[in-house]
Amino acid sequence: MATIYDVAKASGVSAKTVSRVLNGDAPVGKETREAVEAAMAQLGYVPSNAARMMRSNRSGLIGLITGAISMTQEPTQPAGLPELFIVQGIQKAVADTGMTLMIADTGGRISKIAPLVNTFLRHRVEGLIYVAEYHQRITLPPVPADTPVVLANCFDDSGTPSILPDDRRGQHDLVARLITAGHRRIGYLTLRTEMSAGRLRREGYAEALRDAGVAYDPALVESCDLSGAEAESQLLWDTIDRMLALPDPPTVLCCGNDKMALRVYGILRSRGLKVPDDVSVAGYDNYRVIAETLFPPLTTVDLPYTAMGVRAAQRLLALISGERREDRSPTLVAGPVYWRHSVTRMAPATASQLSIVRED
Amino acid sequence: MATIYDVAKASGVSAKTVSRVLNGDAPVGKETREAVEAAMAQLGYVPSNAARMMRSNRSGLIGLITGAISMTQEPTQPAGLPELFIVQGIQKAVADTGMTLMIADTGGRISKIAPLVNTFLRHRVEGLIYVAEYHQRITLPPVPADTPVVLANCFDDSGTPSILPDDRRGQHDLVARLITAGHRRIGYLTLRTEMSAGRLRREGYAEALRDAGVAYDPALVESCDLSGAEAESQLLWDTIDRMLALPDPPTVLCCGNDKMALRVYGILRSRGLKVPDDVSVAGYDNYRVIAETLFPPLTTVDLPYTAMGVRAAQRLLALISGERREDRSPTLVAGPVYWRHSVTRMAPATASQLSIVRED
DNA sequence: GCGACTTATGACACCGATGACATGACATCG
DNA sequence: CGATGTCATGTCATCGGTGTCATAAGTCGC
Repeated sequence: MATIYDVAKASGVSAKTVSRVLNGDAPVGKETREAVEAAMAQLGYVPSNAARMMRSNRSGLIGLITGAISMTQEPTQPAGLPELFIVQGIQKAVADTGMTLMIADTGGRISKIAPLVNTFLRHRVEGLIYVAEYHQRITLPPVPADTPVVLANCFDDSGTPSILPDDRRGQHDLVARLITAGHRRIGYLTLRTEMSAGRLRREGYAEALRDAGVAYDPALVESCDLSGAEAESQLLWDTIDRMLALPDPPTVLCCGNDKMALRVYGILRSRGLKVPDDVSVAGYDNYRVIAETLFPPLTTVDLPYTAMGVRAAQRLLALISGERREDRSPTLVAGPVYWRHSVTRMAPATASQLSIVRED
Repeated sequence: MATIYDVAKASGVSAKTVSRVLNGDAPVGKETREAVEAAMAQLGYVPSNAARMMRSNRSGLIGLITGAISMTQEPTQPAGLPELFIVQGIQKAVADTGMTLMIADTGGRISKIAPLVNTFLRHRVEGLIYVAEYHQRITLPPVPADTPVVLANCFDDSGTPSILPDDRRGQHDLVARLITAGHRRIGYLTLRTEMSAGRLRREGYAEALRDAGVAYDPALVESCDLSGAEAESQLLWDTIDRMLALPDPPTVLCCGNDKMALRVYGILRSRGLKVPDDVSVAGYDNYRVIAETLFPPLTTVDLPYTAMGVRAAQRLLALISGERREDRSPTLVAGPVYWRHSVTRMAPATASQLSIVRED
């Protein structure tokens, strides 16, 4: 592979002048530049980042580690997809800065995180982002203090800057919208509360009821999240049975996520109930393959993965340029409610008191 | 950041000895080694890949470029997911070799491919893999002859080694299974034939009929793939109407992919038809979020993305170690049929003549 | 007990860029 | 017109490791 000296010799100038043509950091005569550029093209010269880095000590690299499938127990989970969107957000934000994003995949094994961090450090990345597959607590191996780290879709105990989806606010906004649409009996088929998302969304549900002065009825809230597909369908069936048999049954079923909503559609159809005429259904995640493909399309809450990625990258870039901030609290990013046709309006909607709302 | 000289000074040996401890390429006395290791740990020493590479001229890097969302028109497409699995297969195969996989995402813009290739070349990657989001023809920017390239899930006109899903064989195997199960009137709601997958799968369908001596009826084959969700549902509805009104209607509907099958489930249910008792349904992709979540679970053909990734990596590694082979034809990887409950057996199954078959 | 090996270590040049500094040729200005 | 500044270019050292070669001490076989 051609070196800068080959180019220098071929164009009859010094290596330093070639370097100047490459970097444009000092004026070079027009003829000289053209000669050098011709030589570079002719030799197929590609400068070596390694050599450049040794001198300038700036790698221009940002390391990104994703957990991909690692934490997924359920094979039917939309594994990896959220991460992909976060990664794209990061990519988008990093692209313009001239830095290069190096992505490493753990291939599902947590044990690979430490070696990957190490590899990145050997490459002298200027910053690191760790992206988790779903909202969770994690622990990262130690990293030198002068290499900034940002966590996306996860958090740790040592106050590392992190970007998280605002699950509480998302569920709150959705339920508030349901109430505005006239619903008062709101069934909630929840995720397990061991998951951060499950706990926070449940809090958001309760808060929205409280804010609107609607009574919280424990009979309307049930955890329906099991790992086995069969088991979950059975549990959902029974739970829906029980809720619809109540003296004052729910007019809408909020599901822990869109995948659960997909199952609920099937169950309701099998019982001869129409969505939304007989029962309304809402999801969470705005997992588009499901939400837009179902008929009727599903009302749900968007998880703003791309936006989170952008924020994560921005935060990291700020840290790299030396910004130190006091604020150690995570950055929460709320996603909009997507109001589709799976929920009836039971009363004329009043002017919405919600800030982020979108229809399509 | 500490250098090898800092470690050498701290442990009272020469830099070269530290280098030997790092690489284990020459015997080092036990006491010396321990002193060096202690110094490295104490200083938090991380060797610089850049410096190492300058001398040894081996980067240990493999570059991976993915198109992610780039080619996707339909937002509801399971975009990026196939690629992710391919990437994981590649990761798996590369991980054991001690090489590091650098992944770069185009962020959806084809125009970014060339700069990314260039970035990789500056890092002196020892090989490049390009992964496309769906089976298609592509054109890659020129790469020096001494850097091997492998294409995954795509191919080009210049005979670059490529790894492709065997769409023809997959559809063939599925249809053959349907015939074995007693079906003779097999409706086929196809993808557009502009897509490689659409064309090849259609050929596989026709071949399977021919092999079994079942007549090909054009009235049973219809392209139902439109970009708009509403438009596609409408088209599907009409097509299904027409097929079911035939004097000899299909007993099974083969769908171009699992997403289409999801829609077909909804349409059949709305018409009061039960799957599979009234009509059987089959998909393609084994897109598990859909195939396993639907009720009844969907019979479909697996797209062996992980396996393709593994093959792509193996092929690249072979090229890196200097193997030159005559064979310029693409490597085809077939996925198994997943036989679930969306298809009835209309006759006692005879011993299957198919090679790759799985049930779950 | 002596040459032939093996082990353990160091000295030094070198990989391919760039930063610091120097130099010569012009242009500008008071 | 000489001092000063800008442009265009070159020289040389240097970044942090590793390859090559040299060297000293210990081990082995006959």
